[in-house]
Amino acid sequence: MARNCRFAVAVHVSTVLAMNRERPATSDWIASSVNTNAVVVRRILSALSKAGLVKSQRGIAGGSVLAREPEAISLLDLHRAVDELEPPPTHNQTPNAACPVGAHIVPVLIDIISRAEQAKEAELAKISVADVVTQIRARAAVAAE
Amino acid sequence: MARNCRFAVAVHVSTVLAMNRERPATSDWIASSVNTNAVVVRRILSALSKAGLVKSQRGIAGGSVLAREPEAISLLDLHRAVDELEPPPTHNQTPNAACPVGAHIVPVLIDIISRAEQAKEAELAKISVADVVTQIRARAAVAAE
DNA sequence: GCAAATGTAACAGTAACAATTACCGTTACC
DNA sequence: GGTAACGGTAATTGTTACTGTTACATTTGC
Repeated sequence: MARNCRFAVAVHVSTVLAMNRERPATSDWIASSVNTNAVVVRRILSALSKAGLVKSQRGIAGGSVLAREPEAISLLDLHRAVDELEPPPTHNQTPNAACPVGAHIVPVLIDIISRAEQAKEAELAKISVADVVTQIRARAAVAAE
Repeated sequence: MARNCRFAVAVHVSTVLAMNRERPATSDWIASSVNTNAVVVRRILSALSKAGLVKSQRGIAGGSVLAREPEAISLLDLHRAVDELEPPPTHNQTPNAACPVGAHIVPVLIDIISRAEQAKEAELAKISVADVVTQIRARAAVAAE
């Protein structure tokens, strides 16, 4: 299966937009940086637009721009925008209720997995698109030496 | 696709083993609690066995038992045993190196995703199989009122 | 030997995903 | 008004990961 790279593409797209704020970027142009199809980029942009993170303009001379300052967009915002909330991955079949474990484990598991997922999200919330731009610029500067 | 429920099954299996330590549990019996096929359970048990978390015995009167005290098995142990370490989900195609973002974003993304994943694992490390047993027993006691 | 158990390979069915094609709606410019 | 350059989206395809299942070899105790 093609791996889920929506979050990675969302970060990439947002970073490109953050580093090119003087004019709207076209999906074709962004796609050439990501090295994928323009429709894939437009799907991501569509999700980001619905979340209010970018603004897109149709028509000639159209394109997309960030809707907020890069400092005000966290990677958690991006994650939530492109990976819709899915239920915690527990049993596919409901367990045997006649067994004490089967009868009660699902809510316990949901609680545990949710807590772990929140820890992950808290980490993503600490990082902004501006931080990513800073890191990219630092690496580019090192590479240019 | 059938969702990945290996971690959930691993927790379920380990909890059943922790609550029935007087005799080895057969995969058939565990499967009836999980409500799945015995082979699915044996696949999980095989992974747990390779990680040294359970011991299985072939032949008549065989079955599986925990290899350690339930207090000494964390959910992170289970997670690592059944969900082999996969690379962080970044781009499928390598991005365009001619673009500064494309040239440097992958290691930045890997760093970010790894850190977020570590936060999640740290949360799982806090919980032991014995804790799950305690929670199951508490819920069973409430349900019995 | 036989019965009961694990271990594992092989296969089918299913679902998720990226990538792609095609087409529609929108907008600026001539 | 026509046209070209855009975004938006539905539909399709190919691929992959996963569970669930069958089948069979292996092991073990009686």
